[in-house]
Amino acid sequence: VDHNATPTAEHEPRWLDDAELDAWIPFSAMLMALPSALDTQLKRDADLSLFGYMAMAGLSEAPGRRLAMSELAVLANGSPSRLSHAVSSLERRGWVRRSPCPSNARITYATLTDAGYEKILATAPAHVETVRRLVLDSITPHQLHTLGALSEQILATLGHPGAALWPRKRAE
Amino acid sequence: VDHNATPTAEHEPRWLDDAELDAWIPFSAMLMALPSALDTQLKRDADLSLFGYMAMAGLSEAPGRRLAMSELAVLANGSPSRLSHAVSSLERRGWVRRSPCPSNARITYATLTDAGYEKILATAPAHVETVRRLVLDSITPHQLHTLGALSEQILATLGHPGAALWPRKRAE
DNA sequence: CAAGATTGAGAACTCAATCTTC
DNA sequence: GAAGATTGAGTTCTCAATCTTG
Repeated sequence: VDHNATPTAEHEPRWLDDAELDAWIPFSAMLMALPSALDTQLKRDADLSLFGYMAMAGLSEAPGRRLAMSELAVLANGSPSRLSHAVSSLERRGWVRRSPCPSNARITYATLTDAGYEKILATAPAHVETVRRLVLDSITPHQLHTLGALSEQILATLGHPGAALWPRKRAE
Repeated sequence: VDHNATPTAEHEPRWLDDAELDAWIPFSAMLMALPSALDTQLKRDADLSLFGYMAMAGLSEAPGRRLAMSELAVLANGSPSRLSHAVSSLERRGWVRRSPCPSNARITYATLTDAGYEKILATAPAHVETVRRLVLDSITPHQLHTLGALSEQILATLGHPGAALWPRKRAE
């Protein structure tokens, strides 16, 4: 209802207190540093962005190694536009192929090629080791569980759509 | 010592087990989604990137609102190159000014201008509210403390340099 | 030569606009 | 008209190369 608003229409915000700052500062630092550390490893060892990796990993576990672009975008935690650009790059390099859906022409499928599957198989081990080294080895299993639960709480308020995916141990 | 290595020189990696996956998947999803949510708010409301905001916020609390580029880069969690590009953009818009250090010509100072200080004052409230809404309101104070402690553990193994900063409540 | 900082090229991301199909 | 997807313009980020000073 905004009676007596200040000239700039801002109410005094609820600033963070000292305890909140003590937690938020390291948390936000980790938020900036960790994704870029994962990205760096993938770029260096596999010439792949973290987002491109997640998209390909998502396809590798989908039935027929194929998903609609819109589904894949949710799975990889990105916008349709971002995914479209990323898939174009992967397609140029022969790892993904686009094809129309026969029953619904609005839908475009992205399919992982054989070369793409080989690429993910070759890339996953070093990436998983990096995740272990940078995160899992730093904390106990119980702490990891806590971290997962907290993340789910936060994701819920972000209005997060679906769960992501991850390269599980594969049958040989 | 790598005897009997496979042709590709890869040892079978320690894949994530189910419990690890259950935690890692939401955690990594949050890792991707949260920074971009913060970025979106700042871009929309203040035409400022999260990184640019952190740099300006860092300067706003420094003595004389001035820091060496190298110090600011650490504070804002970015590379020297990234900071240099970002400061160029902030400089073009009149919020930051560069100046040489008189006593050591290798060092460049970045100083927040008066306009830049006004900009941060105007921008901080909505950003802090967003942080509250997206993160702090989702979890209890105790959980927040836990999250901060876990983040510090993880940052330590990342070889993280210094702590970041945050806009504390200001004297009027 | 190492530290501090910048630059330019190339790649990636965002946003708004667009196109097609249901 | 809305869903699914793409495009292009503009901006930002990364990486390697460079320049200057201690």
